[in-house]
Amino acid sequence: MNFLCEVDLEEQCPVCGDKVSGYHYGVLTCESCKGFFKRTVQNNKTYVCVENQQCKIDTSKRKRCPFCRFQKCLNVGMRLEAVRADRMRGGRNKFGPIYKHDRALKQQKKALIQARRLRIESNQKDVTFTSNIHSIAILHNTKLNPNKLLSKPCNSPAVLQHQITSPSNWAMKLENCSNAAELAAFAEAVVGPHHTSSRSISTQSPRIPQLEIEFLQCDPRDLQLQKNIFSCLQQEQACRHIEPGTFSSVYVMADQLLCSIVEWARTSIFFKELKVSDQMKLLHSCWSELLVLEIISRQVLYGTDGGLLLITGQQVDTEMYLFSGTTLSCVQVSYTLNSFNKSLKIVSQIVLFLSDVKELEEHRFVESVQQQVEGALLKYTLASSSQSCNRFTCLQLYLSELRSLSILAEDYLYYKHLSGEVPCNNLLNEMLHAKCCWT
DNA sequence: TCTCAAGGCCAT
DNA sequence: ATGGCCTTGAGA
Repeated sequence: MNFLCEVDLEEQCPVCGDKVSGYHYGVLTCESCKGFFKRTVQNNKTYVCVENQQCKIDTSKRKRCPFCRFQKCLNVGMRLEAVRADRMRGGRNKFGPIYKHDRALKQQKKALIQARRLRIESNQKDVTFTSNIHSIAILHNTKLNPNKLLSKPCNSPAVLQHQITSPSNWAMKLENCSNAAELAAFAEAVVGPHHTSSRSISTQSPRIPQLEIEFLQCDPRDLQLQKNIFSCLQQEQACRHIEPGTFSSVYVMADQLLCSIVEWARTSIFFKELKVSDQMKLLHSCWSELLVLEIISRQVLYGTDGGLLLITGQQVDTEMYLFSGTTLSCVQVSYTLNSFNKSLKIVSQIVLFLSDVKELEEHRFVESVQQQVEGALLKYTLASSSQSCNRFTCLQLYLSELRSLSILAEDYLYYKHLSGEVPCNNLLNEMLHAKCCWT
């Protein structure tokens, strides 16, 4: 295999498209945009656009309009506060965990592409190989067309079986999955059957209703998140040999869910305006609530009696060990939150900003956001229901319930973290480690 | 000790 | 003013 052929894998600067030289001020950028951003901020420069403030910025045109270039720097997420006022050199900044995880995700993507190359090279060998691993039974029972998962059509059960169960094929299939249904079927091969309460893999396991699949398909971010989860699970299974359906695989899902929550927060209105130190404080304070809320949201939208539907399309029975005793309460709370399903993103904003965090640098701003977000939710409930005041009060009561649930979940995860039963190098561990340092 | 994201320098 | 390369230094 040619490992030298890395050019197409190189990241492009999101500002001008030049070659990336590393993380600069919060984003992977090229050396010239790094320098440009630094000079602009350090020297407090102001620019004017002579066009309509929509100049195209690329390597050849980046010098033409510094105004639009700087706007683009800000738009892609470069941080003003990462330019040091005291001009101190060296050292590390406070973006640490976010950079680290972002890098890990990019590494996974690279690994996927390399695995795909490997797969292409050994293509002929693979299709003639036969084995008797159990997942074939699941795929034969599925209403979904398993051929959709594959790089090319194939009718032989033995060949199909190998293509589904061979780790060397996972990356390729994952790359080829273009909708939730394909991912859901792939999930069963990688993670195990969707009724994970049963340790043995059932040949009669019930399918996910088509309507739920359609719902899951609605949000492209869900699809990307599912891909990330399967990619991580694949890596964990290859490197650490974790078993499908174990706590470790659930932990990987929770970690990826947490990453998507952090990503949502980083780009969400108000929160993105905060200094990174304040963002970190708020996230450290409420990440577990947001995680539980995310799981509940999914339950509200797609769940069925007696179980939690995970983003992978798997259903976890309430007696399952997901978050120990918290799961049952999750289901109960989810039904109560049912009437708020469309306002759950506003609820997330409340959770994010109502955290009881002391010593925020921009506490006044956060207080004003708290009022605005609560106001928005009240307006929403007023517009959507005649008994909105009751619902609003009700929701606030359940937020405290959510807090209790998240504390239980966090304690359980922390216990697992301390006992070393969880995968390493992930954001969830960082959060739990921070808890360990702060308490 | 090593890493890597800061700031600095200087030819263009 | 730009951008490639160098130096620095906290944290892993």
